[in-house]
Amino acid sequence: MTIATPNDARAEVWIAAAFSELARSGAEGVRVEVLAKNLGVTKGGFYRRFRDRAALLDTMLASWSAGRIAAIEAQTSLDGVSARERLRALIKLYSERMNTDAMAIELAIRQWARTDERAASAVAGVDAARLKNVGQLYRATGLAAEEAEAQAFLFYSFIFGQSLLYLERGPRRRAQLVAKSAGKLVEDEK
Amino acid sequence: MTIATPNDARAEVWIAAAFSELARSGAEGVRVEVLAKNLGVTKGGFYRRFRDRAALLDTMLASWSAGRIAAIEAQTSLDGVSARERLRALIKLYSERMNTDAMAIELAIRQWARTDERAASAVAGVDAARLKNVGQLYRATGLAAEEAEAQAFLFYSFIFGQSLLYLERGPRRRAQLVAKSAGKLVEDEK
DNA sequence: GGTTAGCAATACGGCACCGTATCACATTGG
DNA sequence: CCAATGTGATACGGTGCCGTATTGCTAACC
Repeated sequence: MTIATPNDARAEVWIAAAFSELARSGAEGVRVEVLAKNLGVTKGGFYRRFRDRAALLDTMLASWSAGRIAAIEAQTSLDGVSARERLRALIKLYSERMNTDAMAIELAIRQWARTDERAASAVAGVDAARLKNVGQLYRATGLAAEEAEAQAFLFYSFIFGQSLLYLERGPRRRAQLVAKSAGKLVEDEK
Repeated sequence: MTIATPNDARAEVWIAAAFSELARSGAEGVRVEVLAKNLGVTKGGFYRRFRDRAALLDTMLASWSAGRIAAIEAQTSLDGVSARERLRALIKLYSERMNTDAMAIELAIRQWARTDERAASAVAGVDAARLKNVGQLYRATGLAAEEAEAQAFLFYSFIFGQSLLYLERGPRRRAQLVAKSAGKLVEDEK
């Protein structure tokens, strides 16, 4: 078992470096020699753990996909908290930490998916899980199935779209607008 | 005037090729030798019209920015048509032709803007113009200033976010969901 | 303590791309 | 008809990257 065992500890640091680079400069930017330089090593060790660059990218996709699906399941479980609170918390989570690696990775992968079939299907899987779960949250607020699905679609469109807009008046203004939008996306209980 | 006169006819074909490549593979992908190959020429002529690759990218940014601002002004002018109709038409325009070059370019530039200051400020300029204009449309439907701005923000978040979601059940489903969302974003007149 | 296996560094060939310099050809104005 | 000018092709050196092969070190095992 010399190769293709990405779940060993040493491979993890390459993967972590790769995600960091993905966030910074997109899928194109994750180059093995760049990662090596960032890690302060040479690329010698890389080809011991990964067959090639494509194998690293595959691993990243699988890891991201599994992680995001697990996360959304956890974030939408209704243990005591109301569905509306969950929804509001989700918006806050995605929008406030938007300059964080997580959102940058999200956007980079979606851009990548436009030209890469494997990335596209990973994203499709994650999106399906998310739409399903927040759809259920909306159902729990009393919406009919069809209506809930549409709300979930609008919800996620807002989440990602919001992160694409470049506002001139800074993050302050953005926070205001997000808050007001959140109010429209999840109305108060009547 | 040998160089830096991008408004001659021959430079235009390079710019067109560049936008096409931008749509296909992002800003990273617009390489001068690739463009030359696509155009069936060698790169010889390129460096006659553009100082270097960066100059081409600058030109593209300026051209895109000016074009988008002019477009939004035209698309939101109220000559006879109602504001609500205008808004609905805009959603249709952006969402139905989403696989078109225009949206691909839009997304590529926004991704590019995450690491490039010039791109970021071009996008910010375009976004400001768009938010201003559709904000005015919402005001024309009777909303107060603050409310109208928030609606415009939600509107554009939806437009772009929607184009980022990967739905498994194909474009048919997408069209349904977009239509339903459009209904929420611009309510019928009471 | 010497052999062996694992591991990272180094070196290498190859490719795609950038930007420059040079060349060959055509058009055009004298 | 011929020079000057414009234009695309070719050739070149340089760089950053991929993936492989080789080397040298280190630690484990007999």
